[in-house]
Amino acid sequence: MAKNVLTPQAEDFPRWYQDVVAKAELAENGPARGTMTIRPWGYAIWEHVQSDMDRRIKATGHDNAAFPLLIPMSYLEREAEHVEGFSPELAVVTHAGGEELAEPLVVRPTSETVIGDAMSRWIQGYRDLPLKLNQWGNVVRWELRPRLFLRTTEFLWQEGHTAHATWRDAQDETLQILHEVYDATISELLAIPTVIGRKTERERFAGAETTYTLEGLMRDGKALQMGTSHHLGQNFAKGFDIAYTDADGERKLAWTTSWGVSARVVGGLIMSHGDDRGLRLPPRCAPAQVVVVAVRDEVLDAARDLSGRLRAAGVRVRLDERTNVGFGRRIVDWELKGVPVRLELGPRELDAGQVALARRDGDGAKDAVALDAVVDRMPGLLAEMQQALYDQALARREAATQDVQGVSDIDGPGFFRVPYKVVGDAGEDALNERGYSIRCLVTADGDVPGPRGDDDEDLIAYVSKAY
RNA sequence: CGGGAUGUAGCGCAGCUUGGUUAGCGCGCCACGUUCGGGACGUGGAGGCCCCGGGUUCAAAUCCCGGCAUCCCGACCA
Repeated sequence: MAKNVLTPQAEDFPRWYQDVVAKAELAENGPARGTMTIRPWGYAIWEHVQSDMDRRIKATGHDNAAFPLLIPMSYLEREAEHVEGFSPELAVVTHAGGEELAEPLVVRPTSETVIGDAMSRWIQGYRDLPLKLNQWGNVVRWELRPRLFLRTTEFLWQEGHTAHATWRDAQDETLQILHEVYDATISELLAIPTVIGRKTERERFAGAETTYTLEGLMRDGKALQMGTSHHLGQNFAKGFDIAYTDADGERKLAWTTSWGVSARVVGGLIMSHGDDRGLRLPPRCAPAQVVVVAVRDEVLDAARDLSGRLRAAGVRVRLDERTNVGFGRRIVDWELKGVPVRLELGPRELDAGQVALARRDGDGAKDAVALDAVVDRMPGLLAEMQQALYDQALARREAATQDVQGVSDIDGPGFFRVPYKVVGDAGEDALNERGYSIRCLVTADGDVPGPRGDDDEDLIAYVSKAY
């Protein structure tokens, strides 16, 4: 039996995370504190998230655009709560071109302000609404305690910004993104089940009227916010004069939304599925879905033929021809990197007209599969594994979720569902003191609640520790 | 921003207490050979402003002073 390649999860989960990020060659620290270099294997995962989400963003009627990285400081100040919320984590450019700037420039921590400014010019009449934009980019928020993927000073993300004629339209947009874009990608591509709900007042985005969130539960029983969607009310419309003339000739303020998902979800992917052998990637987001390991030189031609046939069948496949490297080393490498299916082809298999197949979602046992059947079987197998990883994650979350009646019952890892009315503001303080927080609020039926209102009495709070 | 620690080869570290040969070890890298079915082994080799600056000394990785950087622990965030 192989010795541990990684620190076991049960021994030290954060250490396991660091180990797997390094050894699976996902990312490393950049030279400046809090920065991250994303390596090809990690970036390929993010690219799958990007392309899946981008497709859904466009399918729901949004257009991509690109806005500036540098924003005049005065823009942020136009929305009081916004600037107050972000000021502690702003990076500000005060000098450029060898001189002190007349007005400092902020490196965007998010783009509500520049985009609001553009919207105010692009929107004139009600026919210009809704205006639904999205941008893929990077933002900077000065972080004191960075962690690769999970919390870095500069991070990659997507931010959507929309403007609507009515409160209702903006609300529908906010919720549509949550379900049709974010949850769809996170559950179907990343195979991570989420709890979708409303943030409490103290967790609300600076400048938003209402903030919604998708929360995943990691293998160590801590929650990770996987994405957010905000109803901004008319807060930014006021600050940036995003107004339109309606059908009656009356001038009205628009209602705006914003929503974002970052490369943090890659961290969520690692911590949702990974085990003591390394990453376990759902096939849909795996940089390689199948690796063909040529055991010895004699079988190289056959291995090339097999990988060629898989590729022709639309499978993302890698061929490992490194016969100069020890067999065990190569196997461990691919397990670390989380490739869903490993096909080992050696003289023994070739003679029998077979290939040894190992699934990364299983116990490491290998099946002998006929060489002429393996390609046909692969799409079905990959789909099955995609579902299996989701089912495992969901079962784990359900086992780690319990209903309790009071704050005093909350102790240990996992989600605690507690009636919101018995927590209250004081209860939330007490929880925060102990490292717990209300991740989100849901209705008694588990649905996403509307904005703050009378029915808050009946909401359920999901409480846990969080990243 | 408060407390603790660390900067020596690509990575991980020893050496420093008590200055003194040519600064070592493991992993990785390169070459050759033997191996190769769950992290192989041998032989040889390459690779160092010992964080930076100053000081003490015949002599500094080692002692002193001053910087800088990073990591860990306590208040925010996708």
